[in-house]
Amino acid sequence: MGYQETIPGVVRGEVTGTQCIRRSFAILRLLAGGDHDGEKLVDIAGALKLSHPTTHRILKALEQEGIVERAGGSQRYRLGAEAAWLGVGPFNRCPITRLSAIVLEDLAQATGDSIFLSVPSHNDAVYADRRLGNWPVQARGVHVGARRPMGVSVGGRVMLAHLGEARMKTVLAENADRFADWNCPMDQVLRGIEDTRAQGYLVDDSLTRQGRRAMAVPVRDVGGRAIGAISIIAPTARLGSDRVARLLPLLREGARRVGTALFEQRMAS
Amino acid sequence: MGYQETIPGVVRGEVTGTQCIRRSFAILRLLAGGDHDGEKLVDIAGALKLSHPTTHRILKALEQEGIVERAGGSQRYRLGAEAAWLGVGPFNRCPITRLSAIVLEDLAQATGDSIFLSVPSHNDAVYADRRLGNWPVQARGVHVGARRPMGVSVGGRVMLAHLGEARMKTVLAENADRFADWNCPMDQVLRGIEDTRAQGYLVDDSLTRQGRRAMAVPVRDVGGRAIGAISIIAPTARLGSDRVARLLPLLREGARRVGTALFEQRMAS
DNA sequence: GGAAAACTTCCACATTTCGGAAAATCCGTA
DNA sequence: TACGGATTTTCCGAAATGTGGAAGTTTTCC
Repeated sequence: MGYQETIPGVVRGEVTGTQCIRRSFAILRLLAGGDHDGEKLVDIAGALKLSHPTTHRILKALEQEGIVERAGGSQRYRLGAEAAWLGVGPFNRCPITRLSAIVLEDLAQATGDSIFLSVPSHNDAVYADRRLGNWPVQARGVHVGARRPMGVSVGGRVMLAHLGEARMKTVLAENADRFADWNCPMDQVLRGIEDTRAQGYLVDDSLTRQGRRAMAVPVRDVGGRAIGAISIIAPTARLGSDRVARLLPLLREGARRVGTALFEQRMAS
Repeated sequence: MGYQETIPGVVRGEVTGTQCIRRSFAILRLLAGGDHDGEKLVDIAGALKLSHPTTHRILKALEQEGIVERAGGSQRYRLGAEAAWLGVGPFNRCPITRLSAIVLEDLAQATGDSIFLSVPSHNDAVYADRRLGNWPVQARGVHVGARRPMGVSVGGRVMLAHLGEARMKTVLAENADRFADWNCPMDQVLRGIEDTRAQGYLVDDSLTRQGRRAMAVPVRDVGGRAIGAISIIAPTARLGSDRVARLLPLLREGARRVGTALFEQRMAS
């Protein structure tokens, strides 16, 4: 017996005696990544390699805490209102979203397309904020709080490229299996990372949405490490190489503003 | 050995095999209630009647998950960025805050004072949203995401009054000890609940802030049960009985709008 | 600079959690 | 509406995970 978390080549945190806390939050991150309809118990258990009774017991406890709720009548689990109330404090305190709000707004205004801020969370890229442009085709389907395995979205690849070699390798190793679910070939991810390192930004067709193309630049802290990414999503035709060239300075300036503001904020507190 | 959660007269949830999940979230709620400087380990352990090593182990695990972080350099724990990323999805989906945003804005404009939306979370009242009025004295100290044991704030008392007899008793029993920390006498709470039931609203001096008075009305769902409260906080002089009478219809109308909108939203989905 | 308070590690122990198997329930399909 | 496979839930024996006393280490506050 005894489920042992064994990730090849990865030394997981050294804390022991907290198996079920790790499992609980793995479940919560999984649910955060799913859509609003929720996830079935078998799928959760399958994805995390947990037994059904264990998954069930944890979900029931989380439901009792209000952190997890059942979509509609029953049977499908998703994050609940308590998650919102626990998170709203940190969210409002969190510098990056507060500082990026204006920048995203400006970019959405200037470009007319949808602008996203992604941040890394464990092995995922989370969409931390979003501004829809006024161009008729909008990215309404991608909600704030949604997640992708880091590397699937252009924002994720850009962050991977600036995360440090060791961390990048770890994340890629741990995400390798998950990429398949997003029909995202590993070599496309690797190519994206290399491109980003070469040019400082990345443009690629969307994997999740046919006919869309996305472009991302890193938001970097003082040490040059990525703490996020700003991306723009638009119909493929609207992201030809000419427009990309025109957008690049805009996005870069935005990312720089966020990074600098963050630094100044840090200094102040 | 073996810590047993024993609350007199209260049958806690029947889920077993999840002790440390309950403990984890008890800690998280405690941290959510604290201020931005964070809480010391001993205080957390003391408040929740946990041993130091256990508290330490759980906090370390939560820190590794990024749900908890250390304020400044070290030693004081508070909620971390991951809590924000897990919560931002549910928050944006959550109907009540979306629907109340406009209402709070209107009320803040109309009154010039600070308007709060509280919602119940376990035994706490959480400030789910806030609008500062343009009157020079503002309630900047009370942040969104902050918590009070339900009954301490006027919003909490108003919610208690409309929570159903059984639930109210439970919450009062479980909060009895905590009231002392807010120098909030139990009979003042009880009186507040009775007043609310008699008049449908509550006015009382602030317990947390000298020279402030607050007024609250319940936000009720179709069945009449409280799902939140809208409250206004102002210098005592600005909440005399004449102005209270003038404000009452405004607040009630606001609460009604939120309640109705919520109902319609439920119907639609 | 010293003492008290707080944090962290260690370890033997048993409570809490685990998961296989089976029963109950749900849901898609006809 | 009734059937059958899929999914959820309960049960329970087993042991791994998590527990807390005691002791060592670091931090904080005089």
